[in-house]
Amino acid sequence: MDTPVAPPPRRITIVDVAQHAQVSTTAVSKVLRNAYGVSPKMRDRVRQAIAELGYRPNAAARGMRGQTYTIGVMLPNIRNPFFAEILDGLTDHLADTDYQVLLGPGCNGREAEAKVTHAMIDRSMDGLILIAPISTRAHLDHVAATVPTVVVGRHGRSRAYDSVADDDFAGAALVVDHLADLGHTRIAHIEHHETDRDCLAEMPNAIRAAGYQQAMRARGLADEIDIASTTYTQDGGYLGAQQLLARPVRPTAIFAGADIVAMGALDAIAEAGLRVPEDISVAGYDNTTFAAFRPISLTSVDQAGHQIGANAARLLLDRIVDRQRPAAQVRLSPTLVTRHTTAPPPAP
Amino acid sequence: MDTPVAPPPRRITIVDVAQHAQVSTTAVSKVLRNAYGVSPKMRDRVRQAIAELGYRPNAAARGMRGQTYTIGVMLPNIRNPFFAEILDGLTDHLADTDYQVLLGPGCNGREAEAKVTHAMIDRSMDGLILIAPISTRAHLDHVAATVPTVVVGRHGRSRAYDSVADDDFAGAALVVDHLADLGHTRIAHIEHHETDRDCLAEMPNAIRAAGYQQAMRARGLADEIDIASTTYTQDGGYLGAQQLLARPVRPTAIFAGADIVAMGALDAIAEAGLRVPEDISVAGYDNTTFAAFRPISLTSVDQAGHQIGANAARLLLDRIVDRQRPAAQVRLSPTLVTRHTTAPPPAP
DNA sequence: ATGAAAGCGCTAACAA
DNA sequence: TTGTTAGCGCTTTCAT
Repeated sequence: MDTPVAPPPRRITIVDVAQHAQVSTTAVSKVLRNAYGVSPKMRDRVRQAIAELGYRPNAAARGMRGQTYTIGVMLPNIRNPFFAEILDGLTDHLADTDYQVLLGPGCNGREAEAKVTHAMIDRSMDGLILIAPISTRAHLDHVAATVPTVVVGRHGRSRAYDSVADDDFAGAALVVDHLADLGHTRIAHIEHHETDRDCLAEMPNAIRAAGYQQAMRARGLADEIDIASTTYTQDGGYLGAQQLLARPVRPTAIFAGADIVAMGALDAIAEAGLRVPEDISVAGYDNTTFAAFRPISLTSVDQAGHQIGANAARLLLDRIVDRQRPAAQVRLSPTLVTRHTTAPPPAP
Repeated sequence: MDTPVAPPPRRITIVDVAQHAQVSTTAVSKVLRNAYGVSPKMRDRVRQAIAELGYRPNAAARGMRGQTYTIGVMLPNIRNPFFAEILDGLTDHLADTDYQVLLGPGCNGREAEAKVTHAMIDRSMDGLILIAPISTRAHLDHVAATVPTVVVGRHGRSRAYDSVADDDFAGAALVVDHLADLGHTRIAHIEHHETDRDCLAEMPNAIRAAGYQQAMRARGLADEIDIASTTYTQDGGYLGAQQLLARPVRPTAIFAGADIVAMGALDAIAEAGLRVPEDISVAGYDNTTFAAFRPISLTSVDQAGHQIGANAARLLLDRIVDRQRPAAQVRLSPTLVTRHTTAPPPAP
């Protein structure tokens, strides 16, 4: 015989606080928002009443008229450790503010992205940070027209939203130059095949592939350009490497478009009985924890995810204050982290 | 000269829908909630008006009186890939419902957990799923008294909330038995040191350590029990393994309390110039993607994260419907996944 | 089965 | 500086 669960006690409201402090609800509201027009004496009284009663404002109710003090972050794939870096940068920057971050979980595909962005808008969030979205420009512009928005990890400028991204073009060149400097000429690339022409020019994967080709040309290696088109997944890396290893003349180095892709490639290479880096070099992109893990020790491009996140947070707070401010684009420079998966090519 | 950004158009409300469909707002509300008391004819008219106008309900406003159709998930550490499994199970189960999942990000420490849980309550979420919380029982009970709650990955029964967890005691025994069957006797364990006596008996890490000791005794290896107390992090694994390797007589097998700990241990072992599994065996817990990655190929305990998540979602939906239902505890059985980091001990 | 009307807790325009 | 009051968009009695 269970005792029935007690119903939750009625929540303390602004009215309770006002009564307790012997002031009007307006006064309490003003104190809550640090708004103009309360005497210090009154402010203290209200603060004390809030503390004594353990009052916390109801965000839903606030949202009906003003802000909800909530920022929504759309994360495409919770498994990619690089996104965790961005998130850290974000939350660190937002920690001292009144804003609460809530994440929209794993959305793969445009419908899922639309569902999450709509869900956030429907919940009256004050601002949105979209990480590596694959939605159409039209959808992004629509979202940004409705709520302050920052887009992370996607190139292309909009006047509706701010954006923060890594210079993927330069990042790809860092890898190619590193490998070429080591003496490699047959440098292949595994890319995420962009099916959608709408955002072809905006996606990091496409830009990395373009940067790879441009850098190869700049090094006089135009004839050696060799791309396996798969996806930015571990499987994609596995399959891509298999394709490349099956070439009549094998590449001596593989530039994987993302660390997770490099993981799959390493797998395929080991399976083929080849050694890294003695027989073949491998480089990734993102400098994830995975890459840094010593038994793997993957050469990779570091995107400074923490800074990306911090910048996105800053831009968003700015825009919440002034929605008319012209849109800004922040491009962060990547750096190469050389580890043990890249070395000079084997003697012929 | 930027054209000024157009102000977002006024949102469609239930009033617009009612006018468009020539019915009352009450009728629209009922249709939205599939409530009793609308004729099929009226329902269709309303549905059509909703579609034509592209109406989406304002969740904040709904929350003022009824539900917000939002479920909050508190995730302690976004980097642990095991949590992603749970999340998948959750979202899959919730995909067909009207509920939207929002994640409270990385909270380490009790204050952070309290902040996130409060934030979710303040936003009138309909239910909470707390994954591996480290809060006090008192706080958990308080939360659960306020809003339907399911606690995941923590033992101990409450009548206020439902819980789902893996049988960590049995899981630890799986590892010990596996290693003992291979011929190991000097089987050491790296645990997450539980500083807090309040939830000592409830935390998976403590239960795994207890299970390890019990299983060792059951195998007649009581004298060989050897525990390094660190934390469930990669660093913790690194340090723990260093401690164990420095013993006068080295263990021949290490049972790391979590895959991430095993990663750090592998690192330390490699650094010490030892081979896995020839010189020393290593097993983890969680069966993360990391463990499955072939170049690592870590023997680990699989917790069926997907099922954990699905069960949690089911229990929560149940409880939202009936808050008086007695609390349920679900214990899922773990399985051992044998890979290449465990083998018979070296000949003496 | 249908709709009018009263709030939910808060903010913001307005009066005092 | 202070308080009064009218909503925000929705749900929910309660008449009809």
